[in-house]
Amino acid sequence: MARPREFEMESAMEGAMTIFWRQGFRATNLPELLDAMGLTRGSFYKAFEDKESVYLGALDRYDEIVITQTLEKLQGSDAPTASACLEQIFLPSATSKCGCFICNAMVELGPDNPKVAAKTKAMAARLKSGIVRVLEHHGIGETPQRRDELGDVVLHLYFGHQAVGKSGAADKDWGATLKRILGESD
Amino acid sequence: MARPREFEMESAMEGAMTIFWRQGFRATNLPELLDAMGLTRGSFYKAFEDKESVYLGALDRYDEIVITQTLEKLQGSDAPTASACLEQIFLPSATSKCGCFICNAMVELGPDNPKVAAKTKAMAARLKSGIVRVLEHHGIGETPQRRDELGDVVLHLYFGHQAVGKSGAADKDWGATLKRILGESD
DNA sequence: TGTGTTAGGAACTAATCGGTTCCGAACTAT
DNA sequence: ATAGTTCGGAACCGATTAGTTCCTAACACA
Repeated sequence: MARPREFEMESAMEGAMTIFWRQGFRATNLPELLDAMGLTRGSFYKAFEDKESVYLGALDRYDEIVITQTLEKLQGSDAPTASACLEQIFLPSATSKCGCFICNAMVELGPDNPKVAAKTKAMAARLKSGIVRVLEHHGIGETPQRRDELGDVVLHLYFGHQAVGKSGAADKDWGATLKRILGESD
Repeated sequence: MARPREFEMESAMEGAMTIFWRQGFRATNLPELLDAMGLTRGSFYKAFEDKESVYLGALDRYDEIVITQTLEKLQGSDAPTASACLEQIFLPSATSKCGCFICNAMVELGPDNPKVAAKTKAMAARLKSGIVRVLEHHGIGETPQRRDELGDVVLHLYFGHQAVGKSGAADKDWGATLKRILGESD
């Protein structure tokens, strides 16, 4: 029964996600964050607690949007092999200079912020389970333990790839490598 | 022909390396940096240009000290297999909460600071060549291309492992996994 | 021993940080 | 229409940021 807010909560959170993803927490100051979210200080502190809580919310949005899309892409893929399917998440087009928000958050705030540490661990686990599901679907790995192990390998390879990509490393072709690691050839 | 400096340049740079390694560039403010280096503002700005140049110097020290030690450990190891040798750099004792300074720097400053990007890429290349040498020594990989590829796998696995470790992930045993990836069994 | 140079440290500076306060305008509900 | 509520925005706040200035004391060299 009062004046309704003028900004869209969802698009504001997506703006926050984008800027925190690209720049990190500390490197993003309030004016930049406000600009990315499309609102002013007043509206910001009316609607949110502080910068950190928005960062945590941005991680949630990343989980809901980017990770979910990634899982759907993996699950819905009609690639003939597991490596061809998983290769998608290693493609330069899917990588950019922003890296992976999960990995970025782990590195920047993991040791100091328990909430970030817990959230990123959960998100990584979700991503891993999606990878393992791909392996199952293509009949890779004899046992659940083996599939879990290969899932860890692909996940950690992915994080390493994203981290290195932030320094603009060469676009390595991971397709053939994944193929060998998963034992699809050779 | 004047008063000599009282502090040890080497120990000061090691202090800088330690704090930047643990906390990153932005999260380390000047008082903390000065404390870690054991000197005051006056001495600091007499001897160094600014915070960034000390950070770059800290990366160099990391290359000279930590990476060199790592390469020596890998080269001087009498482990019976390549996986047993390489497993050393994945051990929890070698991991800590600081992660890998190379990986941390890539993630925090890689996209924004060309000097950091170039330095970290060179350091990563040095580390990778050490890994490849281990593979050669143990006769892993049929061709140089194949060894190079496996070196990339181990390197990226290492970075991913270090990144995840900063959020306090479980201490996965990489020994058995490395063994399988390198084709030493199964 | 005297002179020139520089290290070390305290005090200072301008800019920026995240966060708060306050007020007018806009909207809902009656 | 009007009363009540809350949004959006400008101005403001103390704390903290990296970096500078200046003075004193310590040292090397002649």
